[in-house]
Amino acid sequence: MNLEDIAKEAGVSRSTVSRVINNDLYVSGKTRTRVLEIVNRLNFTPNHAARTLVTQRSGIIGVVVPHTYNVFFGDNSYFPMLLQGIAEASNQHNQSMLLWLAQPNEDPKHFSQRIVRNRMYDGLILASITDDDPLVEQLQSLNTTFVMVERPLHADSRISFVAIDNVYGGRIATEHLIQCGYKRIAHITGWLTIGDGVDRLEGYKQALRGANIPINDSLIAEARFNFDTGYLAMQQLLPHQPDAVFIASDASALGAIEAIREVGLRIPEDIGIIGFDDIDVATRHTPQLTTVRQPVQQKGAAALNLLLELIDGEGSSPREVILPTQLIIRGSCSALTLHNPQT
Amino acid sequence: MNLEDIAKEAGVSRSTVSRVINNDLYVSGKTRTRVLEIVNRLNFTPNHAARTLVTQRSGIIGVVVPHTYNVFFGDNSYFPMLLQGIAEASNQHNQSMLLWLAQPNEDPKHFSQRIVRNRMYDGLILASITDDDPLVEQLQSLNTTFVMVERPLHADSRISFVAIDNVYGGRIATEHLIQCGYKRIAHITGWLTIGDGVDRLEGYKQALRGANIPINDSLIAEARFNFDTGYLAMQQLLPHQPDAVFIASDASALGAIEAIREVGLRIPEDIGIIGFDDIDVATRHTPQLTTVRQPVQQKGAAALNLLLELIDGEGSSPREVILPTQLIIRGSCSALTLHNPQT
DNA sequence: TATTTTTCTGAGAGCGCTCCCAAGAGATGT
DNA sequence: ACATCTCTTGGGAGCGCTCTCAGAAAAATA
Repeated sequence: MNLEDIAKEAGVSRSTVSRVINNDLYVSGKTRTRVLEIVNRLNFTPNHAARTLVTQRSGIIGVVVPHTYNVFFGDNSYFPMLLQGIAEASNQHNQSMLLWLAQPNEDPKHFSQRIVRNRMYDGLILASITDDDPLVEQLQSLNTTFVMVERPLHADSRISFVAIDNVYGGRIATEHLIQCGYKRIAHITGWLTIGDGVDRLEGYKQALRGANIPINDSLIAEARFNFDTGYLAMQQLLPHQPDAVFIASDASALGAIEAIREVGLRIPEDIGIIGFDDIDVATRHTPQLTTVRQPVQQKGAAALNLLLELIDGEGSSPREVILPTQLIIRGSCSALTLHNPQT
Repeated sequence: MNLEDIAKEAGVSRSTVSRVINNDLYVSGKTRTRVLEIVNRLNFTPNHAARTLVTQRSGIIGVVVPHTYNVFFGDNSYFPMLLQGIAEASNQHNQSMLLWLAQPNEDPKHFSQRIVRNRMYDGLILASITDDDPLVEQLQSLNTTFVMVERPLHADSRISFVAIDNVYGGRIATEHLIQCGYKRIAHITGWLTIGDGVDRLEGYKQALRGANIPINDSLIAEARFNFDTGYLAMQQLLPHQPDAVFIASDASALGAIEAIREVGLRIPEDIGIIGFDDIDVATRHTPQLTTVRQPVQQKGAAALNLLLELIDGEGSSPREVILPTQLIIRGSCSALTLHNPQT
């Protein structure tokens, strides 16, 4: 069933049916209702491929998730929430969402080839892509429209992105620990090839400097936003006897908590913990996790909106969208107890 | 850049370039290599819309996830894993994956309209769709090819699906509890509008009957595969003093464990627990969760493969694929202790 | 060499849509 | 009455590809 069939049925031309469907002005009231009636009765939907072919717009946006193994599974609900945010916005704008998940151990070159070859999208959203990923460069050379979720590490002014103020988030988290009276404040980082990780570390350092506390490298351990690396990082920190830890993601925080429990220390009495993200599980632990909340769904939605703006307004210059974070105080660190009574 | 451009460059016709690209026989060796060289050099990719228009195949398969709020977020990694499985298989078959996530509180009719209207897919995979969802009927009346992940509740022999043997899974779980010596074995169900939930309950009942244990309705509480409902269901069960619970999903099991801890009972000494799914977090609790493992990723891959078969072989009849489950014994139930010493 | 078979290539139609252009139908003004 | 404007409609071209058909070239057979 195509435009021609509807046209025949309504006794008008193909062009007129097309006008009705696309809400063109200049269709008389009665033709419009007559055509519309037939379209609805026959349940007609215009052929997507044909329309795409002539308009050069597919209404498809692609979402690229490069490190599924680390971040998509298990302990981390960040990506599902991001997807939900993107899905909601694309629904509002009548866009469809094409999803690429990297395969475990897939070569980044191969992965980016798959995406670049596809070309059925009008634009792409790149989620948490590492700095050395070949995809970004390829997309730029092909003039493909894309936005990143997270700040690109090598500040490239041509790249549009949406992010949160990670430096600020890291700072308020650490400052809160300082205000609580903790003295030996450690940090478990995020993935340091991603802006989020680098910036939260920077925030941690700024807070310490602001309070004239020397930065102690043995109190900084690297992780990668997930449970296992958080667990290992905490084991690495424990011999240096921190009395508090700011951890760059809740998932890692859960891993760290596990490590702390195993050596029999109490939270928050012996060690205070602040996470980052405010994922669901954060409230399910006893004590509940104090954390920095970031608006993940809004981040997804903002990314989509930004992308559509770029697609529509051809010449528009690159843009940055920064969303706010918020400290959520729960039970995993505490000002009530006086820590380390003897200075 | 299109076929014609490549053709001009290579001094051949559009048709010949098309043949080369589609790996047609009947192209001489030298023309083939010459064309291929140019295609690669210019980085040419054929226009997807044009190709779709004539072949009537888009190479897009749609994945429908109707209850995101309950199952996609937070405590449940089932869907991310399913997606990963589908993504892997579609990658192998050069298919793209279009994703629909229902919006929180979205009317099912509206949701199914969105999907039905879209039509840019060759077929659909429906994940955990409830029985009363209007989508199934609409798709059937439109002759859209689709497969379900999970057994459809109202056995409709026209529907193809991939599932696991949930009855068997529920039975072996319950039988294990019986063998461990537990006497008052309760069950927290899954969502009972989904085949998985109904069948696991049936497996539980079969095991009890097989052991001549009367089925006690006050030892059965309903949940919906997630943490919160598991928690509530357990609170409902506790007054009836079960000494073991088979729970239809690990996510619910974690909720149940929380409820058990709150009243100060020990696992597995006071209450034995068996979950279902074997999600990542199952190993992160102390004690680790004994559970029934289901091959979620393979399920996704199987669904995609089945779907492609149906799309290709027009006349082929509906098919069912059943994947195996496996009891994973860990620490949350135990045969070592003798439970309820006095019969 | 003549004839059949096989391999290779190009031309043309058509997939279903949008968009431009031209022209008819009314309405309005001179 | 005619010219001029706006509203409304239809026709044609073309988006970039595939696929069938027919014919040319090469290879195999008689």
